[in-house]
Formats: sequence, structure tokens, C-alpha cells
Amino acid sequence: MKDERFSFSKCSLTRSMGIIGTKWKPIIVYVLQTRKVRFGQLDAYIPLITRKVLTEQLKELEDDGLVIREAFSELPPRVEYSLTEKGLALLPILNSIIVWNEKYETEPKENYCPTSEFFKD
Amino acid sequence: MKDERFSFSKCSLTRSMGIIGTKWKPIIVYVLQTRKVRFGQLDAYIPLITRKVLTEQLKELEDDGLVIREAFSELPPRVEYSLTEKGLALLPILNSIIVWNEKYETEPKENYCPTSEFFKD
DNA sequence: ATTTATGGTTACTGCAAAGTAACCACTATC
DNA sequence: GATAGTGGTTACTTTGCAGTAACCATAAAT
Repeated sequence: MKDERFSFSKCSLTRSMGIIGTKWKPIIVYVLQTRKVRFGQLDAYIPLITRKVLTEQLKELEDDGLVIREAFSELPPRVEYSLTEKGLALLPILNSIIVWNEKYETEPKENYCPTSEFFKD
Repeated sequence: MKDERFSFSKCSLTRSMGIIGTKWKPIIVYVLQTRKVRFGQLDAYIPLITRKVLTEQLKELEDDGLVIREAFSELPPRVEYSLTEKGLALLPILNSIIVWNEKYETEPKENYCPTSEFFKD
């Protein structure tokens, strides 16, 4: 997030929300898990995300130190994304957020968060 | 957060970020802890927050089921805010987010998150 | 030439979060 | 009357997130 109101805050919580408190980043991190995933796989697997937003968010996640982007010199072009240690450390927090929400959501809804379970090697 | 792109999402993570992924709500929840705190105390203790935003965020936190607002029939007017069980359950998550950020922040900064430690009974 | 595969990029738009500035209501005190 | 205490409310503005639509580049296959 480029919003300096978040990133320039003296409060660690606020700075953190500037990184993860967005619509798509948590999902991307959650989907990556421990795998290396290609752009097109992410695009196909995360419902409703546009390639424009996916590109942006991956770039920001890379800037924020959560994601590694590995480009290969080959054609068709091939790029793989994976989590850094920092990104991996966020996973249990995301899981606890899901558990928290599902426990206390007023009108319980199904959880359709994409996971990495469906990726084929 | 009124943004329906978050609250109407099928993904529990996205709905959660719609509730907590904002600038001020995490701080407000963090400050409340287990205490009953008055509007003016929150205003005085959370640096830089405007009464306008504080009012809004408290209202939304109440709507989201994280905060209880208790108004007393007296003058001067007295209103007290406290966390619900749902709000209390979020505290350890906020703590782990702080720990995560401080561990992995590129250029470590001081953490000036207001806490409830300074409230006098 | 057209389509497919791969990973994007660009121009534009709408909307909500957050901020600024001013104001409100009631009561009590000086 | 002015100030202070309490808890707000209102009108307006700025900014960035996210979405829409179209396009780009390279290579290979039909």
C-alpha cells in the first residue's frame, strides 16, 4: 500500500495494516503457502481477480518483502512466485484471522478462500 | 467498513480485512483491552485521531460486533466503550501482527502503539 | 492470418477511508 | 458572556484501492 498515512505511522499495527489490510494480498499470501506458483496459476485460481490487480499486488508484496519473484529466461515467459520467510510467518496469523471470523461472524457464511490445495505439481 | 467489495466477499479472509484492515480500528481495539473507556479518554489517548473518525470507527466497531457502547443517563453526557467477546478474541491476533511486523520490518522502527496501560482508573 | 500460451501494461473511472474545519447540545462555573 | 466538560455532527476535500476495457510482446501451432 502506498498510503503514507499507514506506512509513515509510528504505530506498528498501522504499518502492518498498510501491508496486509487490503483485499487481495492476504489471499495471495494464503494461496502461495509453501509452493512456487506461476502468474497464470494465481490468476486462474483466485476468483475474480484481474490480471492488472494481481500484477500490482504481487509487485507490492515483493516490495514489502513477503514474496520472491523468480523470472526464467525462456519462452513462453515463465515467472514463479513464492513466499519469503516473512510471508511464511504471516500464514498462521491469516489462519487465526479466518478462525476468528468464522467463530464470531453474525450470520455465518461459507468460507470460499482459495487455498493451495488444488494446485497440481 | 462499508465497502461491499469486502463485506460481500465469499472469502472469510476478505470479510475479515473489511472489519480490521483499516487505519484506526485495530488501534481502538488494542487500546480498549479489557477496560471500559470513555469517548474522551480514547480521543485523548490515541494520537492524531479526529473526533469525527473516532465516532465513525466506534460506530462501525459496534455494528461489527466488536465493541459495546454503554450510554448513561446523566449530565455531562457519559458514554463508555468496551470490547465484546469477539473483540477480546481479536487481541491476541493483533499482538501477533505487531510481533510479526517488528521481527521482519526492513528498517526497524519504534512501536508507538498506544496501549491501555496508561489509563488511570 | 488466427489462435493459443505466457506475463503482463495502460488509460480511465468510481468509491470509500480518512482528514479539515466548523459547528451542535446541555450543564456548570467564573 | 465566556469557558470548560461531555459526546458528538456536518459539509467538504483528497487520495489511493480496486475495477473496466483495451492493449502489448514473443513464440508456436493451426
